[in-house]
Amino acid sequence: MKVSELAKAAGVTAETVRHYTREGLLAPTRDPSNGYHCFDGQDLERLAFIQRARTLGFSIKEVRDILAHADHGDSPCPLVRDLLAQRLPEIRERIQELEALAARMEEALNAWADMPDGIPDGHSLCRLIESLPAPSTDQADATSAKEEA
Amino acid sequence: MKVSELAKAAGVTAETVRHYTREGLLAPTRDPSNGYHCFDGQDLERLAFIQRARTLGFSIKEVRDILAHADHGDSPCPLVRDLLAQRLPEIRERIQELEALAARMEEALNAWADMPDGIPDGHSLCRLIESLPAPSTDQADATSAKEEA
DNA sequence: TAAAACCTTTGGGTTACACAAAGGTCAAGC
DNA sequence: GCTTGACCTTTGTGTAACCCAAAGGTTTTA
Repeated sequence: MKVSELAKAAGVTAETVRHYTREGLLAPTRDPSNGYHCFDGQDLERLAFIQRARTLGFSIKEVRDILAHADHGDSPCPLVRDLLAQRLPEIRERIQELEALAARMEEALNAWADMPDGIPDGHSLCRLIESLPAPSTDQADATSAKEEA
Repeated sequence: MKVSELAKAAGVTAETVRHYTREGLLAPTRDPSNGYHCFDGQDLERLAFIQRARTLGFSIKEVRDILAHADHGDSPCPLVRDLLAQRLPEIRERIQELEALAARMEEALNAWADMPDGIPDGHSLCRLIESLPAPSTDQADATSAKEEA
């Protein structure tokens, strides 16, 4: 199988297959005549395995470690179990953060229903945002300031 | 105020202040004698504003746009309201995804209670992971495969 | 006056790919 | 036989919001 054939069979993009290959999760042979990557059924199974692991929230690095254990003949199960047990509370915390964020957003939208648009006057940039509680200037408080897209 | 003075006053790192300056959210003057950045009380207010905006989930780019509106004399309020209304359902969706992830992780941990560690045998890498539902190979399904740390 | 503490800019690292460029390969039709 | 289009290769860039290190100038302090 060539890159896009494997990709199609697994339902991912060819770029993803190349990425996993670059990262060492897949180790295809080469067709000596043209330098193309060659994948077989085992690679397809391996890719399906990677996808399942990803749905459990494992990072590429973690999956690489898991595969390395297995390739080395060791059971990766204890590692997987540990990672999972460790990650679960982190995910829960993340959910709490996002719920708090959603609550703040909702509150803000509601509060705004009663507030007129303000023209910036050098003191006020946007009343809505300025009406929020002041971010703590406490060094020790870093629990609420992490966000992404 | 110098960089770390402003940083301390606002409860962020000096690196963050420099980052916002590089990104154009803050526009300090320069001390001609040594080239140091000089911030004043307005900059501190502005930084507090940025922090509040960040707690609402706005990206640096969005904050820059909001500030640009205000600096230009236009009310950023409608923009802020739109961004907020648009982002809220996205956050909700993200929460659902993470809850589904947490559920999968829990299910996996529970299922494992009844499963022995397997030694990789060339067919099975990790029974737990392989016992998961197969990731859909359907191109049109991209709803569950997005994750981060 | 020398070290400690802080400033500057530049550049690299983090995640999991997506995308573009430049150039070789291959199957199909004319 | 040749063009065309689809696919392959590697390399490098971009994404978000910083963190950290290096190299070198400045200011403060002991």
